[in-house]
Amino acid sequence: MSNSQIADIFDQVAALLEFQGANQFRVRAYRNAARTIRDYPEPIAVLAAEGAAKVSELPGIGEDLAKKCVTLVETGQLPQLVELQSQVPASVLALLRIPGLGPKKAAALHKELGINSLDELKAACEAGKVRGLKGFGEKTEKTILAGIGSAAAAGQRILWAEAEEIARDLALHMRGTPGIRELEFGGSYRRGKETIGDLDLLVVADSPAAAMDRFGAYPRVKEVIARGETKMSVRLDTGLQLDLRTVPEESFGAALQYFTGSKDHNVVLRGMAKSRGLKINEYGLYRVDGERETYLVGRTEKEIYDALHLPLFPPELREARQEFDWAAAGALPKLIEEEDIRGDLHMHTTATDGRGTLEEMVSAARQRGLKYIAITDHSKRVTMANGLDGPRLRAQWKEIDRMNCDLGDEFHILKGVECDILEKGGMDLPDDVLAEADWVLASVHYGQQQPKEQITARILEAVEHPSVTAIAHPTGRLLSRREPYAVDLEAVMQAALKHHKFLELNANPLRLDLNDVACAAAKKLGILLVINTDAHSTDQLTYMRYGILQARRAGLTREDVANTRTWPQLKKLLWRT
DNA sequence: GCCGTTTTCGGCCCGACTGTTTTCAGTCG
Repeated sequence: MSNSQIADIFDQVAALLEFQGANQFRVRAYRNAARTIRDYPEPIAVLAAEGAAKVSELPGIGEDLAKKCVTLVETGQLPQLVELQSQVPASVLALLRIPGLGPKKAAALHKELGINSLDELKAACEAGKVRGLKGFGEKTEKTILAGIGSAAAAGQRILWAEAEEIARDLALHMRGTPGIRELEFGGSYRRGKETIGDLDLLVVADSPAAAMDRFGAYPRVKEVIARGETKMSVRLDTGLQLDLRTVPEESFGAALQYFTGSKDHNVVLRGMAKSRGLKINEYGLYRVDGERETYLVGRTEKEIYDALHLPLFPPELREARQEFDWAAAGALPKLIEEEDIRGDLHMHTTATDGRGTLEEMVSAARQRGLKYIAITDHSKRVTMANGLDGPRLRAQWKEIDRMNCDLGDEFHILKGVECDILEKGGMDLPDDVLAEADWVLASVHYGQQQPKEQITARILEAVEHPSVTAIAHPTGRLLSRREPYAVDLEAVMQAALKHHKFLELNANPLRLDLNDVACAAAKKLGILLVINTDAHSTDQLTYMRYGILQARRAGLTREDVANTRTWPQLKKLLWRT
C-alpha cells in the first residue's frame, strides 16, 4: 500500500469523524498524520515492516496511528474506516464541498432532514425546508442553492502558471489605486505550489476602502463573496476565488508571513512563539504579560523569524515538512536558483513536433544565457509528431556537428533524442543509433494504461539500457488532467541509483514531473536530477522557472541538479566516460 | 489522537466575516 493510499484513508477517517462531531483535535491528528505520510520520501510500508514502534518515530504519529499504518500495510484495510462508513453514507461528504457548509451544518442537514446527497439537498432547499432549521435562514438556503451549482467547480485548482498570469494582471490593476504602499501575493501561489486553489493579495493602503473598491472593480470579478473592514473575497468568472486583505504598514511583514502559510507551518511557528511567552497574529509579534500584550515587531517577515531565532525560510519551504528540523540543525539548504542552470537537456524542433527550427532553438537558448542544450526530438514511434528514424536522426546530428564547429567553445549542442520506450518493452531506435548519441532521454508515451508490473518493467529496462542517460517525465502525469501511470517509482529510483542514471524534473507547467515529494526522495537516495523545459518552441525555454520552483519546494540545491554543471563536468558524470 | 526546557494531563494558532441571533456559532483561511 502506497503512502498516498494510506494518507487518503486517514483523510477519509478525519472527514467522517468531523462529520460525526468528534473532537476537533482528534480530527486534526488524523489530518496531520495523513500529510506527514503523503510527504514522506520513503514508503511507509518499509517502516511498517519493522513494526509500529518504527512508524511512530514519525512526527505526529503516535502509538495508535502507527498501529493503524501497520494494519493497513498488512491487510490493505482499516476496520475503523469500514465501521465509520457503515454509520455515515459516503454521499453526504459531498455536502462539505459546498462553500459555507462545514461539518456542523452538513451534519444538521443529514440528521434533521435526512439529507444524504446533493440532489436531496437541492430539493430540500427548493421546498423551503432548510430555512426552518436552527441556525439556518433564508439567506443560508439561498447560498446553499447557489453553492450546489458551483460545488463541482469549487475546489478546482489551476496551474501555478495560470495563477501567475492572473496575479500579474490583477497587480497591474490594483497599482492604479492611489495610496497603495505595499502589494504582495501570499498563499500557495507564493509558496510555488504546482496548482493553486485561490489567490491571496495583501496590501498596505492609505485608504483600505478605496483598495477594496478597486479590487471589486477588477473586470473579471463575477461576484463579491464577502466584504468587511479589512478583508474582501470575490469570485472570478472562472470560479477562482481572490482574497484581499489590507493591513497597517507596521503589520505588513506579519501579515505576509501569516498569509503565505502554509497553515501547518504557521501552527508550528505560533506554537513556538507561545512557548516563549510570545504571540503571533497577522498584525505582529507580541509579548504577552498576563492580560497585557506589547507589540514587538511586524514590519517585515525577517523581524518575525529573527525574534524566534529562525532563518527567513524561503516561501517554497514553508510546509512544516523538514524546515524546522533543518533550522534547528543550522542546515537549511541553499536552494537552487534559475541562474544556477547552465544547460537545458530536453527540447524539440521542427524536425518533429516543435515550432522552432534547430537554429532558432540554439539562438534562443544562447540569448537566455545557457551554455549548452540537448536537442531531443521524438523517435519514430511517435508518428503523430513525425518522429525520427535512424537516418533522419543521423542527418540532424550531422547538422549539429557542423553547427558545433562554428560555435567553438562558446556553446555546445548535444546530439540527443527522446526515444520512446515501446509498449512491448525495448527502445524505439536500434542500439547502434543510440550509441552515437550524447544524450538519450527515454520516455513512455504509449501503453500508459498498462498494469504496474508491466509499465515498471518497461521503464526499468530503459534505465538499464547502456545508452540511456535519463528518464524523461517519469510518471507521465498531467496536472488536473491525467493521473500518473502505475509505475513503481521506488523501483525506478533504485535502478537509477544503481546504474548512475538521471531522472528528469520536467519543467512544463502542466507536467512538473517528478513532483516535489518524489524529487526530495530522489535527493535523499543520492540520485541526480535534470531540470528540463521540454520546450516545443523558443518561448517555452522560459518554462525553466516552473521547474526551479518545484525543485526549491523539494529542498534541492545546485549540487542536486546535474545541469547546473558545465558540459565537460556533466560528461564526466555520465557512465560512459 | 499527539505530545512534553511550564505539563504523562491538559493543552492543542488565531482572527475576520456572515447569518442568525441579541451575544455567538459556524466557516474559512
